Amino acid sequence: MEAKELLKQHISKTVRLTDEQFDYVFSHFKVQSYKKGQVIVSDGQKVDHEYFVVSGCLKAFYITDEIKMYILQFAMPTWWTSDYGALYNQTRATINVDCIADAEVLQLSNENREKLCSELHQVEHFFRWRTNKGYLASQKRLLSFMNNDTKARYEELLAMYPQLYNLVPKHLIAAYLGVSRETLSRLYNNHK
Amino acid sequence: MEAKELLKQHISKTVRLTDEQFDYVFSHFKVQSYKKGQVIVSDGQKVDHEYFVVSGCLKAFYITDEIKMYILQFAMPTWWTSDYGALYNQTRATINVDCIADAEVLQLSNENREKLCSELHQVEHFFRWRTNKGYLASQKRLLSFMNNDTKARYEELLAMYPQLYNLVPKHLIAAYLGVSRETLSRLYNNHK
DNA sequence: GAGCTTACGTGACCTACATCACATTCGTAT
DNA sequence: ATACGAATGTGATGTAGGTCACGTAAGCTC
Repeated sequence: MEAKELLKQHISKTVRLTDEQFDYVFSHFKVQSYKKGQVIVSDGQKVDHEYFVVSGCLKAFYITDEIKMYILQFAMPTWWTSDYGALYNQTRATINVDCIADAEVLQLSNENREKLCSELHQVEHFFRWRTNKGYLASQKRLLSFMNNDTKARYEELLAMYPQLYNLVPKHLIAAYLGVSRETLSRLYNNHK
Repeated sequence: MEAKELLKQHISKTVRLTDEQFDYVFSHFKVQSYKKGQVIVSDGQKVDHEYFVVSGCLKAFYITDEIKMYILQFAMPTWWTSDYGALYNQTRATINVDCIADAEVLQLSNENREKLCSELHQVEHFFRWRTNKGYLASQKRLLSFMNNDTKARYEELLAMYPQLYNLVPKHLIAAYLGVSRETLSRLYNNHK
């Protein structure tokens, strides 16, 4: 599906916009393509945009001590991603975003989002709901973290995104689950 | 400080409202008092309100298998709490909220929030930002969970809310950190 | 004040997972 | 096809934290 149409359908699930309104909104986005491995948001840099994924897959992740990586989010089509802390507070990025599989995205600048939100009440409403869904997803993941063991979380993840199994290297799945790649490997090769 | 004044200051940090507008907004809230131990949102019940804490302390928590409890949030003054999943999606509660220390709260119904949001653009803006802050806090906690050991998370929590140390029984702190009360006990009694 | 419940401390033991080390397989560029 | 780096499998070993068990102290309730 075309980028514009995908965004239109996505937004229309939350708010009603006329075609003219949507065209106006869409004019504030910019289509962008990334190759596998390309860096989109980089630790320590300024962050000016958020990204709506049209195709492919991105990851948002945090690096500790230059050594360990924790994945906050695999961004699949119709998901939004960025370093929202840096974006909203106009600080330097602490989160990285890069491209796992060749991707097409729609980028929206912080400035344009706030402009659209103030010009169109429905757009503000849309972003409130989108953020709310993100909040709920994050809360759910936190609970799953406290409550379930690694195996259960692994199965939960694959049940939710079966595509990940083939799309994403296993060590990245481990980094999402918050365990070492060795543990994950033993887990599904079932060495009891 | 009086409830009304506290809410006014809280909102004014994000958006400007005239006195008339604020009075109108405030007229949709209801002052409510709870005693220590009182249940506010209960697993399996309908959820119609969210709560702005004026004084005291609430906790939002999840129960597994009727046995284990995980605390999602200690709600201190100027914090909002509820089962937002159930509230926004109009489903039954899966989260509980109760009162840790005698509390005064302002309750706002889901209906009134949506009404205010659609009537006053600034109110919608306020709630978008509030939710965004919650999202960022949740993401930060998730990272801390993956990254830090129990001791570091314990110290992080107390650094952020020193009041908790005296206000809240230790086993609830443990339930927030996601460890057993025994582990927490050994931790700060420093049995190496 | 007696009795009960809730909070907390601490020892013994067990388990899930981390870490390190090394082998093997896969993917991509030449 | 060859070659090299990245991804993955797997063994050995260490450790944080869970679970169970029991004991003490501190609040409530009658």
